[in-house]
Formats: sequence, C-alpha cells, structure tokens
Amino acid sequence: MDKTYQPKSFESEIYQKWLEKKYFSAKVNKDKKPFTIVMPPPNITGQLHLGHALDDSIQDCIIRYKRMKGFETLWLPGTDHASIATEVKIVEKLKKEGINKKDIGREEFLKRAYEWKDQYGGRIIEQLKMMGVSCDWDRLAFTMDEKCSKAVREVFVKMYEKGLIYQGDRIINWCPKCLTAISDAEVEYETEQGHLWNIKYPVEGSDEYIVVATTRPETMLGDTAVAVHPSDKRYARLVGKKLRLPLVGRLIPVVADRYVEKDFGSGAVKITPAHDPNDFEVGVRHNLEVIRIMNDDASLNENAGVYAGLTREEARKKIVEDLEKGGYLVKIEDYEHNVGHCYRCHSTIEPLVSKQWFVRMKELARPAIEAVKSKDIRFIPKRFEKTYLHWMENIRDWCISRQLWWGHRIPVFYCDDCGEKFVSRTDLKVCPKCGKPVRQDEDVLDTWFSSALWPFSTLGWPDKTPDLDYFYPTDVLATGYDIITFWVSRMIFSGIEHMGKKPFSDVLIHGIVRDAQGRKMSKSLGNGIDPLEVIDKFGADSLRFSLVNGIAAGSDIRYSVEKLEGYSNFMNKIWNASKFVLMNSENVALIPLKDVKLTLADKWILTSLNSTIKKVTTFMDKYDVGLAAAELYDFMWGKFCDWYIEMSKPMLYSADDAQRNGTVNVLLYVLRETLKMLHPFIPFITEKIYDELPNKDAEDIMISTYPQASRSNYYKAAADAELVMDAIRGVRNMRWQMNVPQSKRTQICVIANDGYEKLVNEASDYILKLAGGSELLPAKPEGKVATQVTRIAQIYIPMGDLIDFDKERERLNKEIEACDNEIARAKGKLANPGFVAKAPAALIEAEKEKIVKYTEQKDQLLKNLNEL
RNA sequence: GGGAGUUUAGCUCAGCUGGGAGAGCAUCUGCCCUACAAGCAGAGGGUCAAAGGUUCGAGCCCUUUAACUCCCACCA
Repeated sequence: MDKTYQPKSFESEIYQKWLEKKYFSAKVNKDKKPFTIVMPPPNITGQLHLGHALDDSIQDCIIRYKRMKGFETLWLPGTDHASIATEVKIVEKLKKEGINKKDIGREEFLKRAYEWKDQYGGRIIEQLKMMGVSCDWDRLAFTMDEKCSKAVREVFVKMYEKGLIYQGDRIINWCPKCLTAISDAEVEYETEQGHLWNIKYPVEGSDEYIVVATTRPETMLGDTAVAVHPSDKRYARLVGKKLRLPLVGRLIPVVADRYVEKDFGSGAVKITPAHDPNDFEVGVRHNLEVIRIMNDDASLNENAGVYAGLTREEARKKIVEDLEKGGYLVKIEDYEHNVGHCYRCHSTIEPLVSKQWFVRMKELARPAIEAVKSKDIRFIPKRFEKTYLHWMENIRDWCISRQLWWGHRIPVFYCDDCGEKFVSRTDLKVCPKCGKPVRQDEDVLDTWFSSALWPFSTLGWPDKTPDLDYFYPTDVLATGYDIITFWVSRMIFSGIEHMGKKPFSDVLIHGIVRDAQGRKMSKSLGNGIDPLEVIDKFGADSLRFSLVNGIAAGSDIRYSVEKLEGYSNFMNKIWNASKFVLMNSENVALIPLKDVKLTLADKWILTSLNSTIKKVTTFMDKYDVGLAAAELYDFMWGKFCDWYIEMSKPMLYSADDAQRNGTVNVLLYVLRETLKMLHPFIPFITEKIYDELPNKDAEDIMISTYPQASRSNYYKAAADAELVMDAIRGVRNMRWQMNVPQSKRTQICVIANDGYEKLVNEASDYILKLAGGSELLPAKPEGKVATQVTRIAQIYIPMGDLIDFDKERERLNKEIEACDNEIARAKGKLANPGFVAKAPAALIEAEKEKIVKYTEQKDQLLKNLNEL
C-alpha cells in the first residue's frame, strides 16, 4: 500500500476495472429479485454541480447496497434534452456568432442542437463517471433518442384519441424573451414594488364616471368591460350602462360579476380578457370581446392604435402621461404585488390568450392521488405527500405546447386544402383524405412530457420488452423536493395511465445543497463549489461522504470546504488504519474466527461490529443513508481505530504467536466487514484497500456479499470491556489533572474490586499500555500516590514529588460530590411512588444498582481521602 | 390568503416506539508514543425558542405564542 492516501492515483483506474468487468450491467434474471432505480436525467445544458453530486451519491449508495445484498440491480442513466433551457443556450451561442435562429431555419438549428447534445451531454456523462456511479451505461438513454421519442409519440396519440389532449384558446403564460408559452409550474412569482394607478372611466351620456385601479395601465387598451360585484349598491344602477374607454374611445359595458371584491380599491375592475386569466373567465361568462394588444415580444400591436410598436414599458409611461393630460388619472398609490417571471430567463411573464395544446388533468389525477393515499407509493419523508396531494387535487390542465424547435415535435398534421387535422404515430406527407400535402404542427412538447415517461420509456415501452416486464415498476426514485410537481407527479399519473402500474414504490426526497451561510449556490453569487475541482483535489470518495454523511431526508444541507476537509481526513484515517492492519498481517496465517482464542478486546469489537451491522442495515433498508454513514463513521474511527487498534497492539507485539495470530485475524475480519459496509458510500478507497486484503472473500468488494450480523455475541465480555475502557479513561483523566505529561510513563498498580478479580487480571495489561503506564506494580506503592476509583478496580500511581496534596484532595472531594449527586438522584426516583408503581421493572432495578455502585465508589474515595 | 418546515453547545447539525443531552468544526491543555500531526489524549461549553398541558417521567406527545425558511394560490 502507498504510504499516503492519494485518491487521484487510483480512482479512474478502479472505475475502468469495474466497467471492464461489466459489474454495472443488469440482466433479466428470474432467479434474483430485481431492484431498479432510474436516474433523474441531468440536463444536457450544464455540467455536474453539487445537486447532481448529492442526488447521484445517494442513488449509488442505495444501488451498491442492494447489489451486495443480492438483488439484480439496474440503475438506468440518461440525459434530458431540456427543451427550453437548451434552446435558450443555443440561441445565445448563435447570437454571439451574429446569427438569429430564424436565419438558419429549423433544420440547421436542430443540427446544431444535436452537436450541442453530443458535446455537453457527453461531457456530463464523463463527469458522472468521475463520481464513481455504478449505472448501467449500456442502457444510457436520452429523452429524444429513438426509444423515448417512440414512447412520446405513442402517448400523445393515445391520449389524443382518448380525448385527454385537446387544443384550445386559453390564457397562457407567455415568455416574451423565449417566445414560447410556459406552464403554470414554470412561472416564478416575486414580490415587487409597484403602483396602483386609479383611472376614471366616464359613463357614456352622463357626467358620472367609475374609477378603476390597475397595476398595469397599458392593458387598458384591451379593456372590453368594467366589472362590479352584483350586490354592490354603489354601482347597481350603472350595470348595463356603457363607459367610454379613455384614450381609445371604445364603448364598453359595465357588467356584474362575483369575481370582484367589493372592498378592494373602488370596487370596480377593468376587464382585459386577452391579457389576464381572471378577466378571461369573466369575458367568457359575459361574452365579451377579446382584444389582444400585444405582439409575441410584448411590444404593442396594431390594436393599440397610436401606441403600436412601443414596448410594454414605453407604452405604460406614455399612456400614464396621456391619462394625466386628459384628466383621467385620479391618483397613483404605491403597491406591493406579485409578478410572474420565466423560470429560465427571468423575464416578466405576459399572460396572453393563445391557441395551445393541453392535457386534460382531472381524470389522470384521480388514480394518481389514490396511489399515494393508499400508500402504494410512499414519500420519504412523509410530509412531501402533502405537497404532492395539494398540487394534484387542485390541478389545472397542463399546457404542453412550446413555441420552440428543440424538442419532440407535436405529431399533428394539418391539411390546408381540406382543413382536416390528423394526429399520427408516423409522419405524414400527404393528407390521407384528399391527398394534398400536409404540414406538421410547428410546436414542440414541454420537456416534462417526455420526462414523465422516463421510468418506462427507457425500458422499451411501448414495446413489450423483457426489461419492462422484469424491472418495472422501479423501486425508488431519488430527487429534490423542487421538482415534485414538475416531474414526480407527472411520472406517477403517466405510469398509472400508460403502464397500468405505478412507476416506483418510494420517492426519496432530498434537499438543496446550500453554501455555508445557507444561500443557494449560484453563478451570480459566485458561491458555488465545483464538484469537479473537489474530486480533483480530494477525490470522489471525500466528496460523496461529505455530501451524504448525516443528511436527513428532505432537509437542505449546508456545504463548505471545511466540512469536506473533515471527511477527507476520514478517508485518510481509513487508509492509515488499513495500512496498519496490512503491515501486521504479513506472513500471518489466516484462520477461521471460530478457531481464534478471542481476547476481551476481540469480543468487544466483534460485538460492536455486529450491532453496527444491524443498525446500518436497518438504516439502509429505510434509505436513510445519512444515519448509516454516521454510524459507520463512528464505528470506524471511534471504535475500531481509537480503541480496538490500540488494544490490539499489546497482542501484536507479544511473543505469543497464537495470540498475535488471533488478533491479526480479528483485525482483518473487522476491517474487511467494515470496508464492505462503507463501500456503497466510498467505493474507490474501499475497493482499493480490499484488493490488498489477504482475506478477500470475493473478486472485488463491489460484488462481495454484504455483512450479516453473526449469531454469536459476547455481550458480557463487551460490557466488561466497556468497564475497562472507563477505567482507562479515568486514569488518563487523572494524569491530566495531576499535570503528568503525556510522554511520562509511570508505574501503575491495579487492585481489583471484589468480584472483578478475573476481569482485572485479564485487563490490567490494557490499562497499563493505554493509560500511560510503564510497569505494573503488584501491590499499592508506599508514599505519595494518586488514586483513581473505578468500577472494577482501585488504580494507584506513585507520584514521587509530582503530587500536590491539596490538588489531589480537591479532586477526590469533587468525585465524592459527584457520587453523592448520583446517589441522591437515584434515591429521589425510587422515593417517588408513581415511578416505583409504573416504571418498567428493569429501570427500577437499574436505579437500585446505581445506589449500590456509587455508594461503594464513594466509600472507597473516602478511604483514599483519609489515607492521604 | 392556505400549507409545510425549522428553532438543541460559539458554528453546522444528529437525536429511533417518551426512561439520565450527542457528533463534527471551533476553543483550551498536553503530546511527533514505529497506522495516521490530514493525528493522539484530555477538558470546558446546552433553561433542547417561550408558555401551558398530558405522564411516575417530555428534546420527543398535545395546545397556544414568537422568530426564521420554503412551497402553493395570484385580488385588480
């Protein structure tokens, strides 16, 4: 083994080995139970960030664990074409070359998009591999590859035929920069400081007027009514009358509609059906004209009269000025309101009326709600069920058409000649009815339309494949809470609708990786940590462990370089401990543990290992990787390294070959089993070390079998060992308090308490070596001694001139006081009739024992004090 | 407006079905002892947000309150 831990020197080599041995590839195998995860496909736009690193670390932990547990595991990787995000990037890139996407046309644009995909899609795959992820690359999918496209097409046609997909004029969220509709879920609202402009609308044929308030005065050009509440007495006599729209001159009616809040503002609302979703509904109810006043880029169109051609911002300014000049402007109030923004480019969303394709959601939602309510699908943690159910129960139809080029083109063909419309599984060139040429719908589908099919499209659906039969439904989906609505919910209803079966059983939700101050990592803040740099400097294992250790499902994690360094030290610790074990195992014969004459320390570590195996297994089965990792960290460092290795040293340096041999075998055994449990978290270092072990029980650790708790436990010995450790800690503490330098070794005398003679005889060597002793004295030394009273023994250290009597007296008094406190505490509890009557018997017994124990200790301390 | 989460050591967070408050980092002290100074040993440090309730017993269960965070809705 190399002297120091240098992950860079072996990680890629090990990954290559795994690939060559085909360890990641899954086969249909009826003799084994399948365990399947589909990877949330990263967008081809970017590169690996900490969010991916976290998500994929978790999944790799789970899949490696299940593989070692004997499942036929499939982790299916892939990438997402990310329609709008990628198109925005490509448009930007073209812009830098001075090219407008319209100039080069759809075909050329798509050519470039595929080039982009090859370059950046390929890059992110390479980056994933650096993480050590064990996914089946032979099944690598892409949301726009042949398989997935076929599934998309099938779903669209099937749902259209069922009447679940329709085309209609609706108010949609329009992004004037991306020039496309986006779904409700893609709008982000932010509170902004704005104004409420109060405007007079004169009543035709009278001197009266109605005041309306608006945050967007420019939309008045499209007003086709003013609405008041039906029971509002102030306006009752005006309902049905006409108003003359300022600046425009159009006559518009006053209508009564319950949508209006009487108490807000003046109680009268201007109605712009073409540019506001609520107004649109009012318009439908009152049969109002819909006048669209904006172009797709949010500039004003010909319906805006003299304002045509202005941007919406310019128009607002001009219109306010003109209203003021005309005496229509009553007042301007400051007003805080929410404004929608595009989740991709952050432009202000323009709600406008437009013809789009929609998925009818009500019927699809019903079984999807039921699946979660009936626990057929479980969210971990449970609280995210609420997020999901709330969204599903209040679902609105899903706008799936996007005015983009990069994506699945909508398979609808129009014949301009006979006016027919065809939805087809195959591309049509001519009209099946009249034989004239047809044209395909220009739009593409929402990215999430294809992602929704991911758990089965990647397995070959709509074909009936053996894969689909064997691996579907998948087992667990791991993803962030930020895409529960976008993605998780849509996979659920899609799986149920098209497969007739849920897509997965468990949804494991994790949080967002934030910076040390709890802020989101972002390019603009420059607070991001690049996982690739981290891997380069610290290795993938450190990165993985630092992301996963201690996390709780659903909670955000704060990440910092300091944290990373801490876990990098852990890797170093594992490395050095292993090096120590290997060093000492040279030329040592392997023997089965059952033939080893186990020492107290051996029994303790084996028992502790067993309980660790049980705990870790329980956590892993619940997908609680955070606690499993923490448990292993504590066992490896706090128990194996800090105590067992130290306790093994006297045996290793002993002249007794049998003893030495036995200890080495225990060391090797515990190390091997621990490495196995650690392997799902830190695959590289564990594989590297395992490879050097003389007691390998498989070709490679990743295909070895997971540790199982052994039936033989040594609870008594383990408890005894804990007492010995307490004694050692006590002596160390005493030495420290007496200002004995660490390097100074002293004589030690250990006198067993009644009943502990055998244990002390067995353990005195440990006490001597681990507590800084030089020599074991058979009897209490004469002269100045410091004493430590422990459960099992009185321990004396001759102090020579070192001892300060006052100090020692003070120390003993403090310990006596501590005993008194404990005794009083236990007595108090037992004096409580309620406790004695109702508490479990074992607990009462324990309290009684405490009194005995601390009384004994106190007596001994008093004796020592007197002797001083 | 509706919902969820968080509040535990100086900082970041664990804490399973209620039975004596834990870790890492930071701080202090002492140590290069043949695995590891990327380390070892030891120490200090907490009214578990507040109030009330249930219980023999509450960090954990119930009620109320406060602060912060997030999600959903989108009233001009």
